[in-house]
Amino acid sequence: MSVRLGILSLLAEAPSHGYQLKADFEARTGGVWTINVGQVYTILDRLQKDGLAEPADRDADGDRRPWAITEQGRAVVERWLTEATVSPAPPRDEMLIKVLVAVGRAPEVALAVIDHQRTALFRLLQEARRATPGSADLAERLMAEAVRARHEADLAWLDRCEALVTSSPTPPSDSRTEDPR
Amino acid sequence: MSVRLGILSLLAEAPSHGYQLKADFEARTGGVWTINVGQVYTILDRLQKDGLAEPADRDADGDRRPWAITEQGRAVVERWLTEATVSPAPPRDEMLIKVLVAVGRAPEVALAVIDHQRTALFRLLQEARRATPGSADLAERLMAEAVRARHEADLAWLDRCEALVTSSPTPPSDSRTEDPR
DNA sequence: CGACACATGTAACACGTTACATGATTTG
DNA sequence: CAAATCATGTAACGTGTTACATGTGTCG
Repeated sequence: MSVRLGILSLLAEAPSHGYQLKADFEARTGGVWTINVGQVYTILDRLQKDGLAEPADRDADGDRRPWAITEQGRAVVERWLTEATVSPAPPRDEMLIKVLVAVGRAPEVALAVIDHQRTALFRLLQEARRATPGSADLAERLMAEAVRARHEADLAWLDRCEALVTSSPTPPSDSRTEDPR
Repeated sequence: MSVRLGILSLLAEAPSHGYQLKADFEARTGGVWTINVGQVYTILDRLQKDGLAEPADRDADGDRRPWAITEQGRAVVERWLTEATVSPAPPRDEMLIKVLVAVGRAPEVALAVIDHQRTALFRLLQEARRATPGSADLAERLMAEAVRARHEADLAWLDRCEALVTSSPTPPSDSRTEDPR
């Protein structure tokens, strides 16, 4: 859904065509979130089907196929940008799932998983800090900072997990914790 | 993918059946990430197809259909828990996409979007802090803290966005508005 | 010429969501 | 008895991924 709305939002700025929209989308996200070109064409078809975009006049173009946003589409973008993205349940996250599932096991397992995760995350964070020498364009910098901020938050959370798992009243072998075999 | 592995990981602890696995998965994630039961049955079928799970002996059960993990499945879980989840590109996030796309527009637009987002996030954070009175089980607490940590990180990032957008050399009407060709 | 960027599309597949259908058991 | 919970499944749909097919233009 987010890619679709991102594309539509770009169309709200100016008419464009598939290949260009892909490039623009990736530029806006600092080159971090690439998309398959094919998907853009699919999205454009669906946007048309939903009355949010339509083929635009192809002035003096080559083999490009320009698209424009419709009034309805403009309204959708307007709403999207105005209303904040806040779900009660945050998007599912693989790392959280992994750690939380592991925490349900024996403490040693949980602690090992937490430690692996933390080590890897820490390495990532170091790389992230080393990169972005203040250079680059706005999008790249913002994306880099977002990633950094999340990594730091996740690291702090992992520490917290470790603390709680270690100090918890050790629910040792209840119900289905002990694995047979 | 994460749900599938979460389910498989639960199966690695003990044989179980669809309905139970759904409940366990949700319990592990503090009740925050619910899944449709139907999906669990689909996942189980696919796991069997891939040789990671298999129907288990139905000892003295009613109409329940127990599943067990296979050796191969156990290896997969082992790998999943051991290798950290660290992708160079973090999962696509709607809020980030929205803000980054908006930042490509005129500063007023970007600032408005940032502000809406921040207000909403702040409210969420307050609720999150008010909840979890230290009570509840481990999973619930950890999940609540993860959510809180992410919200705080996102809020800090939004401030950073605002600062950079405000202080940036105002690329006022360029970007992709012109570029004919 | 050959490689690469530009440009558009299709097909197959995986994952997730919502909704629906069906039935047994438990409990107020 | 009626309602809720337990339990299993299917169908339709939306979104995203990978891979493939095809063709033009440019540049070394």
